[in-house]
Amino acid sequence: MNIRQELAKKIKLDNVTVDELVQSFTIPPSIEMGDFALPCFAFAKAQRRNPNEIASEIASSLVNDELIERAEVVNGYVNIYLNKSTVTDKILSNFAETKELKPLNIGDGKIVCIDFSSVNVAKNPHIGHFSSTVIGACIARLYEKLGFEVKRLNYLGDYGTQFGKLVCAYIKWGNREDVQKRGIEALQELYIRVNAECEKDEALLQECRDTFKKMEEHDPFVMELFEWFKDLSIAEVKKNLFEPLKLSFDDWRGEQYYSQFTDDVLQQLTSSGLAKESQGALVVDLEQYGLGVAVVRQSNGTTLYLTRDIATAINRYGEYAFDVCIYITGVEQKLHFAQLFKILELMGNGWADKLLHLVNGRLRLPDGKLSSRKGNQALAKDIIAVATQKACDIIKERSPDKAFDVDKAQQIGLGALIFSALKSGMSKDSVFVLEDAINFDGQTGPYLMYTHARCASVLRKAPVLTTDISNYGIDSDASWELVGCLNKYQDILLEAYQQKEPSVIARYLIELAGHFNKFYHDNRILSDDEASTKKNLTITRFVKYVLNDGLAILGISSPEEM
RNA sequence: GUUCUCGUAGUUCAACGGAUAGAACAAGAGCCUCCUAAGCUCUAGAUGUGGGUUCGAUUCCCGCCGGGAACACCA
Repeated sequence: MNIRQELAKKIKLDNVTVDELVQSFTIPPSIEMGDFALPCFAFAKAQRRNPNEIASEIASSLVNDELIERAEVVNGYVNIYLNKSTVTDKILSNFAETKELKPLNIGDGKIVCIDFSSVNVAKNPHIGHFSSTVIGACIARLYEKLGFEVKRLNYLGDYGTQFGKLVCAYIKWGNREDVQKRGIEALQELYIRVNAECEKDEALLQECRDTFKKMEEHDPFVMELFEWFKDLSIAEVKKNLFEPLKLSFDDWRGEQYYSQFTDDVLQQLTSSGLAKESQGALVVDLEQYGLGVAVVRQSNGTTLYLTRDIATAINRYGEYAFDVCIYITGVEQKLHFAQLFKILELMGNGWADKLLHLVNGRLRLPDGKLSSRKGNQALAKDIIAVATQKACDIIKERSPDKAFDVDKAQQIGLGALIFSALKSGMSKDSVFVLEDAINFDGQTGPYLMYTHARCASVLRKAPVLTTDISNYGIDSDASWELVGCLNKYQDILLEAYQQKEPSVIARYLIELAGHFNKFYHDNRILSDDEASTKKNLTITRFVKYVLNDGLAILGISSPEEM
């Protein structure tokens, strides 16, 4: 039941639509001031009347209603007090009838490609990769929840001068046994070293560029080495990141794959006159759009990230015929994607407006930046291990006699890390504080998991009662806020979708769990009073359902026991 | 230099232009013979700075100070 909608329909005001009213409602700062409030200042201005006058008019039209207990006028606001008993009844019946909240189907099977995570060869994923992967995975699940058909694309970073550097470094300093033994770690060391030396040594840099050129020309020796590095990198990222997260992708094709189409792109850009020669390179001038100049072919003839992205987008559209294609990357790529989208549009691709770029803010460590090139990093696998260890310690301390379950410990540790990555706005820069990320108290993943387990525990102990739900007879204040919070779930999913913002869900679940824990503390759920027990169990069941559903979207498991 | 972003308790984060700026962690004080104390109460603590628009500004506009990012051959 959408209470705002219902309230708005009851209010008649000249030149104000129901939608505008729905938007206008606010929640009063304190529950004593009512459940909803309607500020009348804007209406007053339009009608050139006193806000209090309008508010009084509205308030007096709202009496004697099954939803509304009373309405008061305070300083230009109409404060609306709902009829707790009937409203609670309506909300719970609504839940009970559908057994669960009917998922909104706004996607209607539309195809959404989501390009996220984008593994890089020879880069051991750090906490920043973890974070952006978790965010992308969450957005993907949210779209699925809302009825979209989602394609998860991992656009492999497996092409470009940097890999010329890697191969060069291996030939110079690496050895087969070491790479076989230490895998991505050994590769990353080579990568860091070669980057450092290239900064001082122009000749080496040129050698690396030439090695990349050999890759573009499919030189067998170079390619065999590189394919090896690539397989090894993917295997390790899968094992260390995607398997713990239970995440899989529909498409792993990366830059190397799509590079076969760049000639066509360059051809099109040139023949259409979009791209012009400049200082030996081929560029698209986007100055008139405030997007600078975009290089699409370097003066040595090799292609760039942008060139490949153009080819990739065109091929993806051809293959998936997506209705929306979302790219999730760091903010530093803002200009890049603005250029990409504009070029695709200028090339005459009508579907360019289906592309959407979402950004992750930068993640900093308390004492500096994350950088895989400089080796200053908090590795995802290490942090997962630390979080898991902490969960192990706590479980052993809390229940020393029970059989120890390592998998559960990892789920709890991951729950903490995932929640910490999702709880604040994704586009804002943030600081990664390890102690906070692996904290299990307060606004954390384990708090939500614990609350879910607590619901489960109560329900296990519940007696079998008739499922007569015709009348709950609820009038207690204790459950009021909790039920109101439950009722918001669908709106929250919709808001998260509209804002493309996982933290909306994360914060909502904290609010819900908080209300439930208070409810649990203040009320005896299982009591001698059958009617009250029935009501409390109904509420508990729905809290458990919403927690489970919401946590699943975030990518966090919902344990029955903790 | 140009453009874009951000600045809120000791810390990490909230707040469609709305009422008394919310939480959590950390600090201090309480609550387990009672459905899981990974919980629940209570105390203390914040809008960088100067203007402007507005009935009303953390939010919008301008200046300043201070972070971060991008700005043609990296991805």
